[in-house]
Amino acid sequence: MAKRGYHHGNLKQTLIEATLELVEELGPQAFTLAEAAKRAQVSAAAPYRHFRSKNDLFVEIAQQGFETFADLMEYAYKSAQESPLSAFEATGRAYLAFARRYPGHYILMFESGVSLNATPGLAHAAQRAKGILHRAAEDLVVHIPKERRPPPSMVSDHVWALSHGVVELFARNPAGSRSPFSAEDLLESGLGVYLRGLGLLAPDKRK
Amino acid sequence: MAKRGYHHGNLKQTLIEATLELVEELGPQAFTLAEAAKRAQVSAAAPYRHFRSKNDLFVEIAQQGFETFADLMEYAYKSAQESPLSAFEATGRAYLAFARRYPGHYILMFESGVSLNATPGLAHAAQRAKGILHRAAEDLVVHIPKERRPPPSMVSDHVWALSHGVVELFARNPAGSRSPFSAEDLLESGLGVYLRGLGLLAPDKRK
DNA sequence: TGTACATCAGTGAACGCGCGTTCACTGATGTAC
DNA sequence: TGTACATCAGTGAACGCGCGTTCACTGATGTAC
Repeated sequence: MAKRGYHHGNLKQTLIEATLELVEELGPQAFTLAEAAKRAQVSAAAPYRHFRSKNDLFVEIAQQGFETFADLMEYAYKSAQESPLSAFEATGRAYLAFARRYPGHYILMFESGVSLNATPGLAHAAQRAKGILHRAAEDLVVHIPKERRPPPSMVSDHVWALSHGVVELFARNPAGSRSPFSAEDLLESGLGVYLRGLGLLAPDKRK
Repeated sequence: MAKRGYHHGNLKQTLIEATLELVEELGPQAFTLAEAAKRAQVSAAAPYRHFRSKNDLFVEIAQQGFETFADLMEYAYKSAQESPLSAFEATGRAYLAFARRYPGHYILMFESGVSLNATPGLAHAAQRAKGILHRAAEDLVVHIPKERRPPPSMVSDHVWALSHGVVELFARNPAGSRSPFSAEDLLESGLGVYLRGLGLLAPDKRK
């Protein structure tokens, strides 16, 4: 972090960080490029040396977010290979962990209006993330007797939906619709009930 | 629909409908009051005779949405009283049905950035809607043996989250992240697995 | 090591535009007598 | 039934503002010789 003169030296990354902060604070609609530039202590025109437009900036961060998202889920998936069940649970938990750790990214990915097909790179990254949960679901349903085995993509869609719903409704909203339970508890318990419903968890356990 | 002269006669309702259309077409961020006025064939200043601000308009529609939402869920809940299970399932289905039938309302309620505490009226309506699902969950969990009975509000939060996630991810997005399954199928099947996990549905059934 | 020059990454001012909102107004409607 | 008047629900023009973006520029850096 050299004291800068005319050249910033690291403006691109600084702008990305300022954008994440602002999006977290104000939401994606109230975000302005000018304010991000201001935070980076740079004129309003400077960002255009690094991003073609505001939307480009959003897309680039969203893609970066999906890459990290996928990495995180993949790591969780691979780290819990002692059983397909634990791998699947770990992957689900990684979903929420990502939303917690990278709220700005999450917002840009899912709540900013950026199309997931804006660029091939973004579409690919989003697809990769989804693919990991899908793979974990495939490993999992193999253990269900064939005659009552659901399609794996259905299982992964269920879990994706549950996770996303939990994040949207209970992991945000300082004052909003709160719940006596933390988002983590809700996802953990909801996932538990769901897995029991698939016959993959003992029907008792949680009181 | 009398051909109008100077006075419109029904402008307030017409504006609400134009707003819903526009929000469905363009999303809440791209919506402008001017465009809504234009669609109602009225000058840009006219809306201010009926709404104090654009935000007021959004809030009013969101509240109207929550009232309808609550009514719909309540009707579903009461119409399926032969068993708590069917009542609960019907309530969950009503969630998605609402999102389908009133997409503009749904968007303004959950995706427009309108605070659910913007006015007491809105907060109350939102609370009422949530209360109905909660009541259905209460009826339901009574049938679970005490020692493994989950808190009803946890159950209703799970279902709310699953429903919301399904709507956000699979009921919107013409080109976006699609799934081979319809939102209805996903919610139905997800809810089924979940209820089996609670021990309220036979562990077989769906192949 | 020094100089010339190309390139890069900033600046500052300005633009165009559109949006939310206000204001003085005016035409239509309703009510009192 | 007719007239006077208050009220209501529109109009049209304008405002202020902020935002995204562009443009001609300039200071700093890197490279060739």
